[in-house]
Amino acid sequence: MTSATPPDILGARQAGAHPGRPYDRSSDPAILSVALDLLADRPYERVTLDAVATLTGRAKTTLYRRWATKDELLLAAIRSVGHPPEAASLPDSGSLRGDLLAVIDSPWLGGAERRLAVFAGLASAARSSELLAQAIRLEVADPYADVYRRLFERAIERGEVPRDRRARIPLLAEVIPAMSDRRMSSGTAPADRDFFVSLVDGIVLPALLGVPAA
Amino acid sequence: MTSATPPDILGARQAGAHPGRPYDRSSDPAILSVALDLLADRPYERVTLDAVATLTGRAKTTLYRRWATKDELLLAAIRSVGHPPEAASLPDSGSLRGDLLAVIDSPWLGGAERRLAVFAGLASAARSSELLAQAIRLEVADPYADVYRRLFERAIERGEVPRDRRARIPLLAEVIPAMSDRRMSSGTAPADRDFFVSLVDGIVLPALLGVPAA
DNA sequence: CAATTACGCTACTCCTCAGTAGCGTAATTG
DNA sequence: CAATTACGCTACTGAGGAGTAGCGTAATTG
Repeated sequence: MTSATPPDILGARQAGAHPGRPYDRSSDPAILSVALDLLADRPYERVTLDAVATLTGRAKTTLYRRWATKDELLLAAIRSVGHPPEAASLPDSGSLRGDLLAVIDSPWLGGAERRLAVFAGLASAARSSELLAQAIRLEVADPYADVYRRLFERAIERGEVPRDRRARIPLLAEVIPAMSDRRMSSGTAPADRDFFVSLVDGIVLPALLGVPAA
Repeated sequence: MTSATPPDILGARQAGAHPGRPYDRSSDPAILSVALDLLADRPYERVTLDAVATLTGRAKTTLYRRWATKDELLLAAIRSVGHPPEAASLPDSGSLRGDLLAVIDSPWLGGAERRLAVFAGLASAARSSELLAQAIRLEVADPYADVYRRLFERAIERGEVPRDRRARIPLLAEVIPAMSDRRMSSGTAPADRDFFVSLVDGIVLPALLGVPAA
């Protein structure tokens, strides 16, 4: 072992009661945030630790003292995303539409613009590494879609949506993320608020309230 | 100029009336097809011309005699996809549902499985090269979504769908491709026929026939 | 204070991959 | 036949990027 501090559960190193200069953990969040920004901006293969080092003002060797490989650092960045605050307490505006827009307008991860870019980048990065793909799915994509799923379920419980639409929910919970990622990646039109409003009013809500399943 | 044969409009070299051994064009389609398979299988950065050469039984130098750069070969591969046969003559099964499923079940590009993999790979590759992104959008993604769009338009013309749903069509035409790409990339569940049937019956048709826009 | 360990820095190794050079051979034209 | 040009092959150059070594310095503990 080169380092005296053992690896951490969270992917970084554990602080211990050692003599000697301690790890400067204060910059870890900034490092992981920059890693996310890079994943949002360019494909996995062109995210370099040199770039992370430069943008954070740390030395590349310092990054490698904290994370053993590029994948471990990116994995930690993915885990740092965490769950959306809406998962802890579902928005409750009084209508399903208002709730959906509350999730869309959430300030989480720096606001809609950055969040959408990060999500699209992660979806693309999932094709480059099976390891990262699992983490992205289990720790980011699935929990996020789950918020939409729970909003739909609750709308049924409240009688806002007929019960026989329940079978549509699993697929419907993916529609907003799927359309958002496509918009972000195709570079044709911006994924702005109007886009999401049209999506909610023109697709999601009609699909829930539309004719019963065949 | 190293080669005596000038570049082609289609991205390869023009056959001319030269003395000497002529280009063997018979393997061009196989080369572009393998390039597409590789783009379907791995990210752009890990598609190597060495792999194309090995898998096609050609020498890498031969590939470079035909296409000047990796991007030109991939561009030619993208252009070789062409338009879906359904764009030339829309399926007409008698119902919108049957028409949508006809597009989904199309044998185009080797059948649904390969076609979906290729589309998902191209969508991801679009993030790696702005040049390729334009070609993918203009020559593959947009024409494909246009088939769905025209089916929806025709269903309105025929009275199968109320006229006031027309505004939903542009977004709705992206739903099937978007959901398909997400399924293929997330690696969670297969994008099999059941998936598309659920998508059509549970999302697309209800979204078209659902309550009028707010 | 001494010992210890992290930091930034420079420089390095190793590997992959785009693209090229040169050669001997195969397939054409005239 | 000679001339020409594509082919496969091997070998190479050059760039980029993961990961490491070693040094001088900074920040801790005791």
